[in-house]
Amino acid sequence: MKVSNAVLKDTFGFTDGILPAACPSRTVLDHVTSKWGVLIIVALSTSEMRWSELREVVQGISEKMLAQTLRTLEQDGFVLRVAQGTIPPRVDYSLTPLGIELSEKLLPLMDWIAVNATGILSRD
Amino acid sequence: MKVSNAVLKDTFGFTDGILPAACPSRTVLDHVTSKWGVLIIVALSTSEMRWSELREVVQGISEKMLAQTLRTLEQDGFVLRVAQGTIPPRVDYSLTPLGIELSEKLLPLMDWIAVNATGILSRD
DNA sequence: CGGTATCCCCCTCGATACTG
DNA sequence: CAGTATCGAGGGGGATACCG
Repeated sequence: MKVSNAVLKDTFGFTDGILPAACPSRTVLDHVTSKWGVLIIVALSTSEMRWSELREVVQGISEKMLAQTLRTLEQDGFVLRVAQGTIPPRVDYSLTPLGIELSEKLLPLMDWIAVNATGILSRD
Repeated sequence: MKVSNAVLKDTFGFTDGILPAACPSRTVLDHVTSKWGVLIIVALSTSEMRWSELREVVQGISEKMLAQTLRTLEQDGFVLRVAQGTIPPRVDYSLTPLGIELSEKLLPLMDWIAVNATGILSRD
């Protein structure tokens, strides 16, 4: 974990606090760790998906939040939206190369949580 | 990324949706990706810290949220709180072994965000 | 099918004041 | 120093209705 700490200290400027209060990293972190951001990225990491598929796979998400989160992830360059000009409409969402990079950081975390979650919450 | 996907599908039951709506993983994910959770974990990953140090290092956090987030992380078993019985009071916070495991999943993500954040937000 | 638009509740979060 | 208590604003986010 040498590189990690090096980058952490150098880039975050740890002596000035972990992530200066108003810095781009905080904003990106907020986007990624928004209520639905991680789940959508992970969902798309398995395969490209249509709007209706995302709604099913990301259980519990409302149409509003699906749209809102997808827009943010799209603007950040993590997600690619491709509307086929067909009728009825069909729109495919997929991860960009940047999104794939991000998902590679997220998947180990999700794995670990999935494995440990029950044990974690079963304490008092 | 074989293991990752395997565990992802097996544990998350991807065919039933990514993380069933009401499952322990969702709760842990919410705790970890709460507004301040990641920042506190990362801060403590460098060294044990006192309350006042955390307030300085995690810039912008209020006392209320610091207390609240620390309690949650403590209950989840990520953070250890040790109150020295001294006067004036002194309380040390550190990561538990479980918290260290978690931080090892979080640090690569933070690194990546720190490196890429500016580029990400600089697009339209 | 793949979204917007609107309403509005609730819950997070910050600010302030107080305490052992 | 290390918190707790309380209040109140804001916006995240759900429900519903509507649209191309």
